[in-house]
Amino acid sequence: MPDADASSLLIRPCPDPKFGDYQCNALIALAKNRENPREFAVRVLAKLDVSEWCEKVELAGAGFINFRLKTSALAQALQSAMRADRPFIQKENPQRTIVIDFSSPNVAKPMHVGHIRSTILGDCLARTLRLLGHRVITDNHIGDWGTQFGMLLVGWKKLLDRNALETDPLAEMERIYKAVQSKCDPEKPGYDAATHEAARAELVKLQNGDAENLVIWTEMKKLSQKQFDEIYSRLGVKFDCTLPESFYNDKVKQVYEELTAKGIAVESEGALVVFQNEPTAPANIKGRPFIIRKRDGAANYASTDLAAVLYRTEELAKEVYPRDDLTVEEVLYVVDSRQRDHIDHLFATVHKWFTATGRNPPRLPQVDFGTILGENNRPLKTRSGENVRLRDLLDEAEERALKIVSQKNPDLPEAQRREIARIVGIGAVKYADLLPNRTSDYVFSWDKMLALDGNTAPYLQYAYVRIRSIFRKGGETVESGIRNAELKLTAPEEITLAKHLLNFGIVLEAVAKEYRPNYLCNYLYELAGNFARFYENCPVLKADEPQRTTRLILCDLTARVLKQGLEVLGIETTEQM
RNA sequence: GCGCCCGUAGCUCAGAUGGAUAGAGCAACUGCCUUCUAAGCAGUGGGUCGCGCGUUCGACUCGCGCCGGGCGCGCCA
Repeated sequence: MPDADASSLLIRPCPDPKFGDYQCNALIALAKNRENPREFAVRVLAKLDVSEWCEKVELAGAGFINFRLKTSALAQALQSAMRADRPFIQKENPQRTIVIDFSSPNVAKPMHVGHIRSTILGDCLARTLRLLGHRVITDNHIGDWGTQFGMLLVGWKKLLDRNALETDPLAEMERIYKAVQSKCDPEKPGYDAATHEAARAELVKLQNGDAENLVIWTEMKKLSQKQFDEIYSRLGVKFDCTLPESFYNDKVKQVYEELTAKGIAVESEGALVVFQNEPTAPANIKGRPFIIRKRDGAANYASTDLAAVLYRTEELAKEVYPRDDLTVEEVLYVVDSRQRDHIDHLFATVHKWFTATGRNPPRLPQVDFGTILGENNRPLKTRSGENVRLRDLLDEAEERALKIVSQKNPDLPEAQRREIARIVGIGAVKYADLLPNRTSDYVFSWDKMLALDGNTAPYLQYAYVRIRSIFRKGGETVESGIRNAELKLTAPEEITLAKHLLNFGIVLEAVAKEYRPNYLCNYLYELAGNFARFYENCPVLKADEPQRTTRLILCDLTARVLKQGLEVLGIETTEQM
């Protein structure tokens, strides 16, 4: 069948173990309109020899081919995993260079729940892609430029309370911003034309390099960065670079010039805009303007995003990796789904622009995500209607976790309980965020994320703890001879667990392909479940050889996959809890 | 008005190129701790996958049309 698409011949895990371990259902589609799918499958099977790995291959239903692993092959796979640094994972080929744009908080504003999904998702994807062997550059595109600074400067000069700035700089900056902002909206009752004009004037001065305003601006940035660093450190999130909007101040001019010269951007109502009028343009942006320079000549986020695409594809890789031959062909935007139109505009414009100037347009996938809702199904807010601050949220997570740990394990010293509470609390918040399909909204619930049962971070961490406890009790180390031992898998719980371990790499690849960490969450939950059943039914330390060693190996591999999997999710593990 | 996303068990959610009898957790009920951490395990009940039509050997998944909800649409990011 020479015209068949070989890449469609996927073999993947069976949906239900009663059919087998792996299945291939592509033959049904391939046989279509040529011959009976079952007869075709019979002919294929006649030429297929997988007897080294599989039991007798079964043909079922309309033409499904079901494979069942031989226990000996399974044992062999586990043995080689025991000797691997990263069991069950294969590096992807070819190795790509990928920029990830995520988190992007604003200067002078406290980080709040609105930033958490981008931060956690982006970090998780960076970890996943790196583990699979790709070169990843994480970039925090901080909002440190734009209209809000006019108002902030007015507030700083007229309303600033130095003592308040000392104790809680973000709260104070937010206060003065809100105070001025409320007077700058002509639609609102408190509108004050003089303040509005003053804000505009301060903004112009800042943009023109006024020394005093630059000093204040720099101070605001410094205070904000301190806050960002504190949050990122608690979350264990790191960036390769932090190139804020202002970094592109001197780079937007080139964007205007090139897009105008190529006739891609045109003047409209005083602004510089790009239209997508081609019949093939996506419906959501067709005929709508993408404003890349405001009427007053100032840049907006479209300007800096365009400049950033150019910089990231042409300069960034050289800066981060000391070599010249890397091409960035992909920039991931981890931003919420409401920015869909913006990203589509950006992509369409970049495509025209790069093509017209002889550059290769990069892929610009949007990793979009939904909103975090409160119990009332409205976007999550505090009782008084404010945004929930990330710092408060993380504090509460740790406090709640501490209560539970202290209740469950009161004998541990306090310092250790606090450390466990940190790991469990932060892990619970992250896991709750990564578990739902990212495109849907989810309801935030402390009780659910910290629950002692169900699909939660504590459940996975607990599975890890139980394994570590076995090794502690038995005084066993992995080095003590089991690394090269023969495995003898007999109990059904052993075999189910072992087979599940094998699929770790496949799941990571699915996560990387669709930018969907929830596949990994579900895999790890099933792994922990399989382990729990094994743990109930298969005593380890009291078993006789060769079962004892076999089970120790299963324990060790499960622990390593759990730890590695959680690490990819950005979640820490602990030895006791 | 145009566009995007969503609608699966009482509740919160999974469901990887369309694939086999649609799955978890919670909530309800029933068992299991002198035995490696019971933050666990085993079991029972619970569904016209919003509605209709179509494509297909096969549809929760794809197409069209309704109904219901969220969000976005010219100078915020």
